[in-house]
Amino acid sequence: MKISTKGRYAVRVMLDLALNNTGECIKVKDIAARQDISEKYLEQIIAALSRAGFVNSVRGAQGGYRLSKAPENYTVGMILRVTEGSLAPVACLDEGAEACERCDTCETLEVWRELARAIDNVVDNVTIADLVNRRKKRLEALDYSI
Amino acid sequence: MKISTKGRYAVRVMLDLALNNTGECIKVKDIAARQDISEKYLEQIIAALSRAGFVNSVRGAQGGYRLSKAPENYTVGMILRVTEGSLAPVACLDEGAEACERCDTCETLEVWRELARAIDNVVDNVTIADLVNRRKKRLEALDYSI
DNA sequence: TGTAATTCCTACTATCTTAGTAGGTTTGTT
DNA sequence: AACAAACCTACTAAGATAGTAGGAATTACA
Repeated sequence: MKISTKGRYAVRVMLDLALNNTGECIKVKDIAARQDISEKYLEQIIAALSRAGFVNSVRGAQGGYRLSKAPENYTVGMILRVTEGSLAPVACLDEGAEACERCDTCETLEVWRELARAIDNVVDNVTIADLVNRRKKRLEALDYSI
Repeated sequence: MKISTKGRYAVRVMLDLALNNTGECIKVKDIAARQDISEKYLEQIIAALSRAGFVNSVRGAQGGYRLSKAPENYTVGMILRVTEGSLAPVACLDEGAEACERCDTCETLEVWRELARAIDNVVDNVTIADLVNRRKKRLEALDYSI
Protein backbone atom coordinates (compact mmCIF):
# COMPACT_ATOMS: atom_id res chain seq x y z
CA MET A 1 0.00 0.00 0.00
CA LYS A 2 2.79 2.42 -0.79
CA ILE A 3 2.81 5.16 -3.37
CA SER A 4 5.86 4.65 -5.57
CA THR A 5 8.66 7.18 -5.93
CA LYS A 6 7.45 7.85 -9.44
CA GLY A 7 4.13 9.13 -8.17
CA ARG A 8 5.60 11.07 -5.30
CA TYR A 9 8.26 12.64 -7.47
CA ALA A 10 5.66 13.58 -10.08
CA VAL A 11 3.70 15.57 -7.51
CA ARG A 12 6.86 17.32 -6.41
CA VAL A 13 7.72 18.13 -10.02
CA MET A 14 4.32 19.67 -10.63
CA LEU A 15 4.61 21.69 -7.43
CA ASP A 16 8.12 22.77 -8.40
CA LEU A 17 6.86 23.94 -11.78
CA ALA A 18 4.06 25.88 -10.12
CA LEU A 19 6.32 27.49 -7.53
CA ASN A 20 9.02 28.46 -10.00
CA ASN A 21 6.76 29.61 -12.77
CA THR A 22 8.06 32.90 -14.14
CA GLY A 23 6.68 32.42 -17.62
CA GLU A 24 10.05 31.06 -18.72
CA CYS A 25 10.75 27.43 -19.44
CA ILE A 26 12.04 25.35 -16.58
CA LYS A 27 14.77 22.84 -17.25
CA VAL A 28 14.77 19.29 -15.96
CA LYS A 29 18.27 19.92 -14.71
CA ASP A 30 17.04 22.69 -12.40
CA ILE A 31 14.11 20.71 -11.07
CA ALA A 32 16.40 17.77 -10.46
CA ALA A 33 18.81 19.97 -8.52
CA ARG A 34 16.10 21.59 -6.42
CA GLN A 35 14.29 18.36 -5.72
CA ASP A 36 17.41 16.26 -5.40
CA ILE A 37 16.25 13.64 -7.87
CA SER A 38 18.34 12.06 -10.63
CA GLU A 39 18.04 14.00 -13.89
CA LYS A 40 17.62 10.91 -15.96
CA TYR A 41 14.90 9.47 -13.80
CA LEU A 42 13.10 12.80 -13.73
CA GLU A 43 13.20 12.89 -17.51
CA GLN A 44 11.08 9.76 -17.60
CA ILE A 45 8.65 11.04 -15.05
CA ILE A 46 8.17 14.37 -16.72
CA ALA A 47 7.80 12.58 -20.06
CA ALA A 48 4.74 10.86 -18.62
CA LEU A 49 3.37 14.21 -17.44
CA SER A 50 4.02 15.59 -20.89
CA ARG A 51 2.27 12.70 -22.64
CA ALA A 52 -0.70 13.31 -20.37
CA GLY A 53 -0.75 16.92 -21.46
CA PHE A 54 -0.07 18.25 -17.97
CA VAL A 55 3.05 20.11 -19.06
CA ASN A 56 4.16 21.69 -22.32
CA SER A 57 7.68 21.11 -23.49
CA VAL A 58 10.00 23.29 -25.51
CA ARG A 59 12.88 21.48 -27.13
CA GLY A 60 16.35 22.71 -27.86
CA ALA A 61 18.61 25.13 -26.03
CA GLN A 62 16.77 27.36 -23.56
CA GLY A 63 13.98 24.85 -23.73
CA GLY A 64 12.24 23.18 -20.85
CA TYR A 65 8.82 22.66 -19.39
CA ARG A 66 5.88 24.67 -18.19
CA LEU A 67 2.53 23.72 -16.67
CA SER A 68 0.02 23.70 -19.47
CA LYS A 69 -2.75 25.00 -17.20
CA ALA A 70 -2.99 26.92 -13.96
CA PRO A 71 -2.12 24.99 -10.79
CA GLU A 72 -5.73 24.80 -9.60
CA ASN A 73 -6.48 22.51 -12.53
CA TYR A 74 -4.31 19.68 -11.30
CA THR A 75 -5.32 17.47 -8.44
CA VAL A 76 -2.86 15.17 -6.72
CA GLY A 77 -5.09 12.31 -7.83
CA MET A 78 -4.73 13.17 -11.49
CA ILE A 79 -0.98 13.25 -11.20
CA LEU A 80 -0.77 9.99 -9.28
CA ARG A 81 -3.02 8.19 -11.73
CA VAL A 82 -0.91 9.28 -14.66
CA THR A 83 2.30 8.07 -13.08
CA GLU A 84 1.12 5.18 -10.90
CA GLY A 85 -1.86 3.89 -12.78
CA SER A 86 -5.04 3.07 -10.88
CA LEU A 87 -5.23 4.01 -7.21
CA ALA A 88 -7.74 1.26 -6.45
CA PRO A 89 -6.57 -0.88 -3.54
CA VAL A 90 -7.48 -4.15 -5.27
CA ALA A 91 -7.32 -5.23 -8.89
CA CYS A 92 -11.06 -6.05 -8.88
CA LEU A 93 -11.71 -2.30 -8.77
CA ASP A 94 -9.30 -1.28 -11.50
CA GLU A 95 -10.92 0.27 -14.53
CA GLY A 96 -11.74 -2.39 -17.05
CA ALA A 97 -11.26 -5.21 -14.58
CA GLU A 98 -13.43 -8.18 -15.35
CA ALA A 99 -15.68 -9.20 -12.49
CA CYS A 100 -14.25 -12.15 -10.60
CA GLU A 101 -16.54 -15.10 -10.01
CA ARG A 102 -16.55 -14.52 -6.24
CA CYS A 103 -17.86 -11.00 -6.61
CA ASP A 104 -21.44 -11.68 -5.57
CA THR A 105 -20.49 -13.39 -2.33
CA CYS A 106 -17.43 -11.27 -1.66
CA GLU A 107 -18.10 -9.33 1.52
CA THR A 108 -14.64 -7.78 1.44
CA LEU A 109 -15.17 -6.11 -1.92
CA GLU A 110 -17.48 -3.59 -0.32
CA VAL A 111 -14.73 -2.66 2.13
CA TRP A 112 -12.30 -2.11 -0.72
CA ARG A 113 -14.90 0.05 -2.43
CA GLU A 114 -15.20 2.23 0.65
CA LEU A 115 -11.44 2.39 0.84
CA ALA A 116 -11.17 3.42 -2.81
CA ARG A 117 -13.74 6.15 -2.23
CA ALA A 118 -11.86 7.44 0.80
CA ILE A 119 -8.58 7.52 -1.09
CA ASP A 120 -10.09 9.26 -4.09
CA ASN A 121 -11.79 11.73 -1.83
CA VAL A 122 -8.46 12.88 -0.45
CA VAL A 123 -6.33 12.95 -3.56
CA ASP A 124 -9.01 14.43 -5.79
CA ASN A 125 -9.60 17.31 -3.43
CA VAL A 126 -6.11 18.66 -3.17
CA THR A 127 -4.78 20.68 -6.08
CA ILE A 128 -1.31 21.90 -6.85
CA ALA A 129 -2.63 25.40 -6.16
CA ASP A 130 -3.53 24.28 -2.64
CA LEU A 131 0.02 23.10 -2.10
CA VAL A 132 1.38 26.38 -3.42
CA ASN A 133 -0.84 28.28 -0.99
CA ARG A 134 0.17 26.13 1.93
CA ARG A 135 3.78 26.73 1.08
CA LYS A 136 3.20 30.48 0.96
CA LYS A 137 1.43 30.50 4.30
CA ARG A 138 4.18 28.49 5.84
CA LEU A 139 6.79 30.94 4.60
CA GLU A 140 4.77 33.90 5.86
CA ALA A 141 4.46 32.33 9.27
CA LEU A 142 8.19 31.88 9.25
CA ASP A 143 8.71 35.55 8.34
CA TYR A 144 6.59 36.79 11.21
CA SER A 145 8.43 34.66 13.66
CA ILE A 146 11.72 36.39 12.78
CA MET B 1 -1.14 1.23 -3.95
CA LYS B 2 -2.46 -2.30 -3.93
CA ILE B 3 -3.25 -4.48 -0.96
CA SER B 4 -1.34 -7.73 -1.34
CA THR B 5 -2.98 -11.14 -1.60
CA LYS B 6 -1.62 -11.90 1.83
CA GLY B 7 -3.64 -9.14 3.38
CA ARG B 8 -6.76 -9.84 1.37
CA TYR B 9 -6.57 -13.55 2.08
CA ALA B 10 -6.06 -12.89 5.78
CA VAL B 11 -9.31 -10.95 5.95
CA ARG B 12 -11.11 -13.74 4.14
CA VAL B 13 -9.63 -16.29 6.53
CA MET B 14 -10.83 -14.37 9.55
CA LEU B 15 -14.26 -14.00 8.02
CA ASP B 16 -14.32 -17.70 7.19
CA LEU B 17 -13.43 -18.56 10.76
CA ALA B 18 -16.19 -16.31 12.03
CA LEU B 19 -18.80 -17.66 9.64
CA ASN B 20 -17.94 -21.30 10.24
CA ASN B 21 -17.50 -21.08 13.97
CA THR B 22 -19.29 -23.98 15.62
CA GLY B 23 -17.03 -24.14 18.63
CA GLU B 24 -15.00 -26.85 16.91
CA CYS B 25 -11.57 -26.37 15.44
CA ILE B 26 -11.41 -25.40 11.81
CA LYS B 27 -8.75 -26.95 9.63
CA VAL B 28 -6.58 -25.04 7.21
CA LYS B 29 -7.52 -27.62 4.61
CA ASP B 30 -11.20 -26.69 4.90
CA ILE B 31 -10.60 -22.97 4.77
CA ALA B 32 -8.37 -23.46 1.77
CA ALA B 33 -11.06 -25.46 0.00
CA ARG B 34 -13.82 -22.95 0.76
CA GLN B 35 -11.73 -19.92 -0.10
CA ASP B 36 -9.95 -21.54 -3.00
CA ILE B 37 -6.48 -20.64 -1.75
CA SER B 38 -3.44 -22.92 -1.69
CA GLU B 39 -3.19 -24.82 1.61
CA LYS B 40 0.49 -24.19 1.97
CA TYR B 41 0.18 -20.49 1.37
CA LEU B 42 -2.72 -20.26 3.79
CA GLU B 43 -0.62 -21.96 6.42
CA GLN B 44 1.82 -19.08 6.33
CA ILE B 45 -0.89 -16.49 6.48
CA ILE B 46 -2.69 -18.10 9.36
CA ALA B 47 0.64 -18.53 11.13
CA ALA B 48 0.97 -14.74 11.12
CA LEU B 49 -2.54 -14.40 12.51
CA SER B 50 -1.65 -16.93 15.16
CA ARG B 51 1.56 -15.14 16.14
CA ALA B 52 -0.48 -11.97 16.48
CA GLY B 53 -2.82 -13.79 18.85
CA PHE B 54 -5.83 -13.36 16.58
CA VAL B 55 -6.45 -17.08 16.37
CA ASN B 56 -5.80 -20.00 18.70
CA SER B 57 -4.36 -23.15 17.28
CA VAL B 58 -4.78 -26.76 18.32
CA ARG B 59 -2.14 -29.16 17.09
CA GLY B 60 -2.46 -32.80 16.24
CA ALA B 61 -5.26 -34.77 14.65
CA GLN B 62 -8.65 -33.04 14.86
CA GLY B 63 -6.73 -29.84 15.50
CA GLY B 64 -7.17 -26.56 13.72
CA TYR B 65 -7.87 -22.94 14.41
CA ARG B 66 -10.44 -20.77 16.12
CA LEU B 67 -10.81 -17.03 16.55
CA SER B 68 -9.42 -16.17 19.95
CA LYS B 69 -12.00 -13.42 20.46
CA ALA B 70 -15.45 -12.55 19.17
CA PRO B 71 -15.60 -11.19 15.61
CA GLU B 72 -16.43 -7.65 16.75
CA ASN B 73 -12.95 -7.40 18.24
CA TYR B 74 -11.16 -7.58 14.91
CA THR B 75 -11.06 -4.68 12.53
CA VAL B 76 -9.97 -5.08 8.95
CA GLY B 77 -7.19 -2.65 9.76
CA MET B 78 -5.77 -4.83 12.50
CA ILE B 79 -5.70 -7.80 10.19
CA LEU B 80 -4.11 -5.92 7.31
CA ARG B 81 -1.43 -4.43 9.53
CA VAL B 82 -0.47 -7.83 10.85
CA THR B 83 -0.11 -9.33 7.40
CA GLU B 84 0.91 -6.33 5.29
CA GLY B 85 2.78 -4.21 7.74
CA SER B 86 2.12 -0.49 7.85
CA LEU B 87 -0.75 0.88 5.81
CA ALA B 88 0.86 4.31 5.53
CA PRO B 89 1.06 5.42 1.90
CA VAL B 90 4.65 6.65 2.22
CA ALA B 91 7.60 5.37 4.22
CA CYS B 92 7.96 8.74 5.97
CA LEU B 93 4.78 7.91 7.89
CA ASP B 94 5.69 4.38 8.88
CA GLU B 95 6.00 3.81 12.58
CA GLY B 96 9.55 4.41 13.68
CA ALA B 97 10.50 6.15 10.46
CA GLU B 98 13.18 8.72 10.97
CA ALA B 99 12.21 12.18 9.80
CA CYS B 100 13.68 12.93 6.40
CA GLU B 101 15.56 16.19 6.04
CA ARG B 102 12.95 17.61 3.66
CA CYS B 103 10.15 17.18 6.18
CA ASP B 104 9.82 20.79 7.21
CA THR B 105 9.45 22.08 3.65
CA CYS B 106 7.60 19.06 2.34
CA GLU B 107 4.16 20.24 1.31
CA THR B 108 3.23 16.79 0.06
CA LEU B 109 3.72 15.13 3.42
CA GLU B 110 0.57 16.75 4.70
CA VAL B 111 -1.37 15.20 1.82
CA TRP B 112 0.01 11.78 2.66
CA ARG B 113 -1.01 12.35 6.28
CA GLU B 114 -4.57 13.09 5.23
CA LEU B 115 -4.49 10.03 3.02
CA ALA B 116 -3.25 7.86 5.87
CA ARG B 117 -6.03 9.16 8.10
CA ALA B 118 -8.65 8.45 5.46
CA ILE B 119 -7.38 4.92 4.95
CA ASP B 120 -7.22 4.20 8.66
CA ASN B 121 -10.67 5.63 9.11
CA VAL B 122 -12.12 3.06 6.74
CA VAL B 123 -10.23 -0.05 7.73
CA ASP B 124 -10.39 0.63 11.47
CA ASN B 125 -14.14 1.02 11.37
CA VAL B 126 -15.11 -2.25 9.80
CA THR B 127 -15.00 -5.34 11.96
CA ILE B 128 -15.26 -8.98 11.05
CA ALA B 129 -18.62 -8.94 12.84
CA ASP B 130 -19.78 -6.28 10.38
CA LEU B 131 -18.83 -8.51 7.50
CA VAL B 132 -20.64 -11.43 9.08
CA ASN B 133 -23.77 -9.30 9.43
CA ARG B 134 -23.59 -8.07 5.88
CA ARG B 135 -23.30 -11.63 4.70
CA LYS B 136 -26.35 -12.64 6.72
CA LYS B 137 -28.40 -9.77 5.38
CA ARG B 138 -27.42 -10.62 1.88
CA LEU B 139 -28.47 -14.22 2.35
CA GLU B 140 -31.80 -13.17 3.87
CA ALA B 141 -32.48 -10.87 0.97
CA LEU B 142 -31.78 -13.78 -1.31
CA ASP B 143 -34.18 -16.00 0.62
CA TYR B 144 -37.03 -13.53 0.34
CA SER B 145 -36.54 -13.21 -3.37
CA ILE B 146 -37.16 -16.95 -3.83
C1' DT C 1 26.93 27.74 -39.83
C1' DG C 2 28.64 25.45 -35.91
C1' DT C 3 28.16 24.31 -31.22
C1' DA C 4 26.14 23.84 -27.00
C1' DA C 5 22.02 22.96 -24.55
C1' DT C 6 18.10 20.84 -24.15
C1' DT C 7 14.20 17.45 -24.81
C1' DC C 8 13.15 12.85 -26.53
C1' DC C 9 13.50 7.85 -27.07
C1' DT C 10 14.76 3.16 -26.07
C1' DA C 11 17.06 -0.29 -23.94
C1' DC C 12 19.26 -2.26 -20.08
C1' DT C 13 19.95 -3.68 -15.09
C1' DA C 14 20.25 -4.54 -10.18
C1' DT C 15 17.46 -5.07 -6.26
C1' DC C 16 13.34 -5.97 -3.92
C1' DT C 17 8.69 -7.77 -3.37
C1' DT C 18 5.15 -10.95 -4.22
C1' DA C 19 3.05 -15.11 -4.38
C1' DG C 20 3.67 -18.91 -3.88
C1' DT C 21 6.09 -24.30 -3.58
C1' DA C 22 8.39 -27.84 -1.22
C1' DG C 23 9.75 -30.84 2.25
C1' DG C 24 10.20 -32.10 6.42
C1' DT C 25 9.28 -31.93 11.98
C1' DT C 26 6.37 -31.94 15.91
C1' DT C 27 2.23 -32.82 18.32
C1' DG C 28 -1.87 -35.04 19.44
C1' DT C 29 -5.98 -38.42 18.38
C1' DT C 30 -7.77 -42.74 17.54
C1' DA D 1 1.29 -47.64 15.52
C1' DA D 2 -0.81 -44.88 12.12
C1' DC D 3 -2.62 -40.88 10.77
C1' DA D 4 -3.89 -36.06 10.75
C1' DA D 5 -3.11 -31.91 11.73
C1' DA D 6 -0.23 -27.64 12.91
C1' DC D 7 4.51 -25.87 12.65
C1' DC D 8 8.95 -24.44 10.61
C1' DT D 9 12.35 -23.11 7.22
C1' DA D 10 14.19 -22.75 2.94
C1' DC D 11 13.72 -22.07 -1.81
C1' DT D 12 12.04 -19.97 -6.30
C1' DA D 13 9.87 -17.86 -10.45
C1' DA D 14 7.89 -13.82 -12.02
C1' DG D 15 7.11 -9.17 -11.78
C1' DA D 16 7.65 -4.45 -10.11
C1' DT D 17 10.60 -0.70 -8.73
C1' DA D 18 14.01 2.54 -9.14
C1' DG D 19 16.89 3.76 -11.46
C1' DT D 20 21.35 4.01 -15.39
C1' DA D 21 23.07 4.57 -19.93
C1' DG D 22 23.64 6.15 -24.44
C1' DG D 23 22.49 8.37 -28.08
C1' DA D 24 19.17 11.02 -31.59
C1' DA D 25 16.46 15.10 -32.63
C1' DT D 26 15.69 19.89 -32.07
C1' DT D 27 16.59 24.66 -31.31
C1' DA D 28 18.92 29.11 -29.53
C1' DC D 29 22.67 31.74 -29.95
C1' DA D 30 27.46 33.15 -31.10
